[in-house]
Amino acid sequence: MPTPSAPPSSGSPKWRRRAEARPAEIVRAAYEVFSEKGFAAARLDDIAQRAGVSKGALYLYFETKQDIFEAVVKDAVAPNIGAIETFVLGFPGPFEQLIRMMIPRMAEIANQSGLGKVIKMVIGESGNFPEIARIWHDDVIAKGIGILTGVIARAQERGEVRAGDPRLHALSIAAPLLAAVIFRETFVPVGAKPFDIPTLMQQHLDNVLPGLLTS
Amino acid sequence: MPTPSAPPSSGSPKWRRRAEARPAEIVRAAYEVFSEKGFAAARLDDIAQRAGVSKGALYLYFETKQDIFEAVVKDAVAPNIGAIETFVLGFPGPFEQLIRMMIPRMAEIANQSGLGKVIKMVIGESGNFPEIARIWHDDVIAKGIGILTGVIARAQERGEVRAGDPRLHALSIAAPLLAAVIFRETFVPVGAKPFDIPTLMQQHLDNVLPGLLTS
Amino acid sequence: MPTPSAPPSSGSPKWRRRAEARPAEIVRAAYEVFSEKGFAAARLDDIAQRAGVSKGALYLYFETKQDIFEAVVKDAVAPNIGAIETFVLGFPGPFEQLIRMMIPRMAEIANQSGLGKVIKMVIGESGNFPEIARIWHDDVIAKGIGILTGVIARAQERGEVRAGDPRLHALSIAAPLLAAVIFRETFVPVGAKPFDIPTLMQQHLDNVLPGLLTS
Amino acid sequence: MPTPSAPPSSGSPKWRRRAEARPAEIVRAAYEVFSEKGFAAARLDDIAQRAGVSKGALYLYFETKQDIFEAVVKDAVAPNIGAIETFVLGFPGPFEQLIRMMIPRMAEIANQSGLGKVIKMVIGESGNFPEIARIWHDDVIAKGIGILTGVIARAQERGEVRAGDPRLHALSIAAPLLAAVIFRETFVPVGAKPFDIPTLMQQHLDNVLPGLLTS
DNA sequence: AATGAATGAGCATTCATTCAT
DNA sequence: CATGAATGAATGCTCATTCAT
Repeated sequence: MPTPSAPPSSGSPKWRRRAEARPAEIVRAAYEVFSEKGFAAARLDDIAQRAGVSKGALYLYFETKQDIFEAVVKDAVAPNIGAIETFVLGFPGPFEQLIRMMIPRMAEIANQSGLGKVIKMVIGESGNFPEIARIWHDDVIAKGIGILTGVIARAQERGEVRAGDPRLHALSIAAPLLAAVIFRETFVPVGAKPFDIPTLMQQHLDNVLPGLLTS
Repeated sequence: MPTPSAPPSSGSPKWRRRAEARPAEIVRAAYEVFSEKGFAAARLDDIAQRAGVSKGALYLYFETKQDIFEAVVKDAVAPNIGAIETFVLGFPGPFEQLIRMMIPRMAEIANQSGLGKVIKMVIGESGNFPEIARIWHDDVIAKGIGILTGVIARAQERGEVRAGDPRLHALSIAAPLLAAVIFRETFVPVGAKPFDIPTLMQQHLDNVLPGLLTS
Repeated sequence: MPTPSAPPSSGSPKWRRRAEARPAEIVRAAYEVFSEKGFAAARLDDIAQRAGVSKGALYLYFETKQDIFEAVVKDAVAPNIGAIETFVLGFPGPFEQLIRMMIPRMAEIANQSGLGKVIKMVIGESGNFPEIARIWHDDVIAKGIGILTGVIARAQERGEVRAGDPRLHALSIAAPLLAAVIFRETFVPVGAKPFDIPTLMQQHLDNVLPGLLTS
Repeated sequence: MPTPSAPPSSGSPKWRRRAEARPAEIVRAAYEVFSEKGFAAARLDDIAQRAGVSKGALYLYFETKQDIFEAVVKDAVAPNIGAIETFVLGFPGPFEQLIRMMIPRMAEIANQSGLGKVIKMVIGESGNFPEIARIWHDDVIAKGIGILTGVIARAQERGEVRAGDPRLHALSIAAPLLAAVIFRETFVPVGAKPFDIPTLMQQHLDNVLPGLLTS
């Protein structure tokens, strides 16, 4: 689901062939191929063909195969983490209410099939592209866990949540979501029975919250 | 931590140098290289060198690169799932006691760094090797979840655990373990703060059991 | 130093911007790039950029890369050989006087840095472009040697120069000039101490003429 | 005429296929192709084919195309410069006698067709491979000129040779040899009438020595 | 006339696989 | 069994040339 950063977009919208659409199409095609094959096994020929351009055209917009890969992975970073953060920070109600609104929202985001495939790529290629793993960690994973951790820590201060490392609490709450997404990308395509993510998270919250809340 | 399947073990046990150790060494070396680079980016040269044999020697024991990869991944399958199963089936006590003994045991297994790296490989290469993903699902993931699900279902029948899809309950319990392992393999090497898995699971069980248990 | 052959000069001399200057600029730019990189390693992109035109514009004036190369090399052919020839033919004085005026003139021409670079190109690409080597031989090298040879032969007839193959005598006289030019283009840029060509030729004439002249 | 430096030559001379002959064959084939086409236009396919090996085999002995090129050019450096130097240093007789023995020897070396072709390559590629030009300058050109310059300077000290920059005198003596070699490699293949180098140098010495010698 | 996006053939380089020794 | 030299198909990348605008 990567939305490519803007190309060197010029002004006149009918004169140049379609230059400013190309990078987006390439990144989309590359996203498909990379998420199917991984970085090394992906062939530039395939990406070009799927993007409907020649192999040489790729090099009008990207310097190397790795650049294309990075564009794919980075374009999937941004999307809605910021939205969640502002939502959380402005939320006035009690912890339970916040969590019960926040988790479905995160589930929704994770459900956009794009993110799951990109995460799979990041995991699989983290050995070869540590820089990408770092970016994903810093901008997505750590940030997401951090938001949740902050929410929990503040709730603990207010006495709403029991003691315990808030970062571990955060994973305790969110892990089924991550696990289900990876499961969907990895094993469902080979016949595994999928998890219904909203139901899963609903039931999970009903499990954890009694233990977490002080009441 | 793959333990290689038996070599073409011949009869006379003192005649050839140490032939029946070779496949094990190769698989171990291959495990290291594959888990660092992934399948496509791994070079047979590296595997041979790390195994201390010539490149040609690999073909005395395996037909193709893919065969080596499959040996690595399959050898990591077997280890202790069976042990857990028999342990679980013979366990006489109540659900909470079983879970509090079982989860640390699973955590231990997962902690053997081998499994985590293999899971990472399975995830990353699932697109290129669906058969491997299927094997891992059937023999490890589904089996593990299945054991847990069975335990939960039986506890529900005995009235020890509240209603709800037992498979979802299973993931609710086990997911932090999976998430932490993947996190360790993917993000800790690029600087992320690791999760202490035993503590994590301890705290998680304290969170989740109050909601799950009926009493 | 190439002066481009006439462009497709149209009639109306104020209507198009400056079209008839373009080929000259292109050839000049191409001359620079070719003499730095050689034919194969020269990139049309570079030539276009240095000429201040688009890559496509090159094809308005030349059919192929090879055409541009040939234009560069041929444009450097013409320059002053003819002038020398007429000067020589009309010269009334004795051989020594003629040579002592003629050699500095040739040195001057050779000193125009252009010729040296082109000769280097001709030498380097003679295997790939025999036609160009032939043209340069016929129009420059052989002609130059031929003029000198004629001068010597006539001087021999008049008894001013000792016996011996006049063509070998010609090379005996002129070779240091050629060697110094090639040396300058090839080795001076990598740190070699240059030869001062006028001094060299002065000293060289003082060496050879005593042996050549009869008196 | 490049003689490749010794390969990683092992001891047992019948066991390994023919490993220690290969680099020499490759360098010889590469020498032919490079001297015909220049560096950029030479195709590794051609070199491999002419060497009777596969393209991949080239990379068993050389890292890159450039490495092969450098091997070709460097292998042609060594040959007999050293021999001349020791000959010169130990020569007891007068300058004229030394020169009349030394020049034919240099002509002979230059006549080994190898050197001429390599010089052509060095000239043509000096822009792209300054390092190679530098090596050739330092190890061949400058050394050769240097030996001659030394000889002349010493003769001047002994009063055998007239005043004048000995380095210019050196070029005055040797240039026709260089010019003739380049001429042979560049223009003779396209139909130019060759110079007979021994005769040329004989006649040239007869021209130049009267002016150089004092008596 | 002029542009520059697009093409596609061409080439250096890599690497799984084979096989003579 | 074991080696490692040799192969050749595969692929990333380049660049002369074309052509819609």
